[in-house]
Amino acid sequence: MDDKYITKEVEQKIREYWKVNEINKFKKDGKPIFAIDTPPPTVSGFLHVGHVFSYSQADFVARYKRMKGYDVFYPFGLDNNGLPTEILVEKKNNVLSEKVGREKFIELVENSIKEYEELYINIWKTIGISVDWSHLYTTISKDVQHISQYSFIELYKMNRAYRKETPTIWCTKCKTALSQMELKDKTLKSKFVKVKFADDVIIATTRPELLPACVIIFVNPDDEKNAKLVGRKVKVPIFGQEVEIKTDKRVNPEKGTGIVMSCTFGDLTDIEWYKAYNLPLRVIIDEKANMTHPHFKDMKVRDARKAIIEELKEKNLLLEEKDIEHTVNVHERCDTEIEFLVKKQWYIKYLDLKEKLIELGNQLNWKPEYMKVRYENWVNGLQWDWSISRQRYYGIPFPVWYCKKCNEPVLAEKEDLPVNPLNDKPKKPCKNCGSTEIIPEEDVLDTWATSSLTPLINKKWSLDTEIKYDIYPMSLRPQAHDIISFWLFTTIVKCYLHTGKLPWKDVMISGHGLDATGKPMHKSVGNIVEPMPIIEKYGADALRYWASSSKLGDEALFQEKDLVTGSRIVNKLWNVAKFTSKINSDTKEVSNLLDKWILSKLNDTVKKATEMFEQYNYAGAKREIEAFFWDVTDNYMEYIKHRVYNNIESPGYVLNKVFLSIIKLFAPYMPYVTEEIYQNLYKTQENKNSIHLSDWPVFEEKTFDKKAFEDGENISRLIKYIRAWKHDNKLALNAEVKEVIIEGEINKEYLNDIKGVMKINEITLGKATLEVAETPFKVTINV
RNA sequence: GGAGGUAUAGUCUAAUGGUAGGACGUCACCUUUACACGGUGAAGACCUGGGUUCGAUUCCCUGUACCUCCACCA
Repeated sequence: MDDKYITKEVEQKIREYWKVNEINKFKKDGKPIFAIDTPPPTVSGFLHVGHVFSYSQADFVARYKRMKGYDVFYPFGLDNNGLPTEILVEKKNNVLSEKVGREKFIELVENSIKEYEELYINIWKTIGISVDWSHLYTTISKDVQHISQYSFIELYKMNRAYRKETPTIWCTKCKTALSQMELKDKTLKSKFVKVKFADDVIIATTRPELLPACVIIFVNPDDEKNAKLVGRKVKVPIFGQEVEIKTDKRVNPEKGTGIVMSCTFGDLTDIEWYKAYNLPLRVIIDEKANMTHPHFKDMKVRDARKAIIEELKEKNLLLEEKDIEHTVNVHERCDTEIEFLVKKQWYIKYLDLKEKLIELGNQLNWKPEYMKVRYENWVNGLQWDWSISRQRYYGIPFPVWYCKKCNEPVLAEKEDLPVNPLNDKPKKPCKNCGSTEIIPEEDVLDTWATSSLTPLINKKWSLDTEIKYDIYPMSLRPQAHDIISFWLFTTIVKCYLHTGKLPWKDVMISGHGLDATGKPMHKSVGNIVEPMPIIEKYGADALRYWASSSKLGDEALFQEKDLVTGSRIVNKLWNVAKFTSKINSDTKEVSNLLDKWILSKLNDTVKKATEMFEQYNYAGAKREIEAFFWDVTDNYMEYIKHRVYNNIESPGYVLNKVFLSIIKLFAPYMPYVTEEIYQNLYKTQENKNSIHLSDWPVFEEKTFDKKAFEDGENISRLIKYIRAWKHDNKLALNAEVKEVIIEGEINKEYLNDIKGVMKINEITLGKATLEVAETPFKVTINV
């Protein structure tokens, strides 16, 4: 064995070995299948160690299950069907998607992000994620387009997908409809003005430019001071339309004057009111944030606001003008304030399924369990059906045209998928009126409408190549907690609608890897830690070690010192391997009590670690394994040295057995160093190609000796006590001691070991003075 | 505003109804034939207030701080 373990060289070599020997291949060999629904990372141009954090955690489980004898189906996806990728490609090629056209742009994406995909895949491979790369998908690929469109057609046929003209959250910069999920808060400076509608009807608003769209006025039903207004009609200043004053509990009587005007549409509440009271629609803003009302000819929304404030002032209708900072919803990508427009949109109907969805959530095995509440809160809070139309150029198109004559949707035939309605034509005329004149749907599907299908994408559902093996429902969905309400939820919805089943048995919810100060890593914040330089310096095993130290669901701060700990263990493992390899291990008989002690302790560790791993508690398992490992190196190995050097009762067999188990237990976390040691020391005897295909250690009744386990702990404490005594008395650890007197019941078989380990000339049993804590012993030491 | 989570040494963390284990850092000692990316030892911590209890860091309540998700933001 080499004297030094050079991380970089070994890891590269091992990686190549795994590839050639197809260690991670889904074998379809009849063993029970463990299928993992890996999250497809968004291709946005960069990855950070936070990504490594959560993917490593899933890989610990994958590797554990493989060693437990499962045929692990571990596919991978890349999400390139979304705004981040679109922006990346636009920047890189200096084009705009809408100028290029959909089909061409998709092609451009597929071509120009190859290098990023390779970069990504290279990082995952370097980290040692044990994915079977022959099952790679990308979400904009033809196959996935096929699956996604197929899903839409199915949903349409079961009356789950419907099209309706409704108010939509709209980004006037990106010129697309958004879902609530794509919004974030932003604090902006604005004017809060009080406008006089009548002497006793004063309305405070931040959006006076919406006065022409005012359709109704509300006060709170419990608001006594404004109760007298209810039922009255007032004229809107300047614009003159008459509106009624009604009550609604959504009004906060404490805010402003307690009187609210509802305009179609200023905010989400306006939309709720519009729906609840069937209000008239007055659209005065267009898709590009231009005012369409003649009063504000050619003005942008912001300019109109200034103009109307001036006009109200002139006409003495403005009672108060206050500068405020308030939070508004903006599009998370471009920071533009959103508006509400009325558009025809496709929806998926699911409000009627709430109860069923809760029930499905209960059937799912949540790790950690408390994450389930977030799902339940989300489902209980659902108010609208799922809007799946996006007015973007880039994305998976709806497989739909509309009949020019009767407006009836004309769906694509399944055998023609995927289709692009902008270029393709339906094979059949309109079912309703027989016309062949059609208008293509221009919208694309929301990316969640596609990524919610990953379990079915993995199965290649609806394709000729559909996997016939039993991988659905899948065994495990690993994902982070921030997207429980999107990805996890939408996947349950869609997979339930398509298959009538939950998509997986277990979910494992990870936290985030944060920067050293506890902030999420963002390119814009500039706190990204890239994985490759870290791996270069400390090795992939050390980085994975960091990911293993925080328990499932918890966030972890990234601090470089944590990698020092990991690389120390790697180094230690290597050195133990060197020591172990030199010791004669011919004798298979175990007679020494300290040998029995360490074997029993190993059994105990195996039992605990396995139980924890079964519960996805990789962090707890690692702690057990690590504690045992350090006990072996700091103590057991010191205890046996005198036997090794003097060639008595060789502990080689036991040490090898213990060490082989240790590297197996560590293998899911640190796959490289454990593999390298395995190849050097144990491959031949075990006759397995890789440690990752070897068997996970099991608890052995026959080598577990409870008495030796407990006695050994006491002897170990006794030795450590003498060690500390030597230190306190300024003696070297290998200094000779004339005599040690031990008081307390002790098996004489231990005496030779104690003498040998501590270089004691004579041990006598009898009255002693120094109490050894947590043991039945007292000792007296004479130098 | 609602829901959930977290609060332990300088830092990161673990366990526990009887005052707490580990890692990094710090200090002291040791050049002991696997390892100075080493060994041995030392110093150093349970957010506030209340309750249950013989006894709470641990259980319950309250407050505070931080994090996450959701809602609101006229």
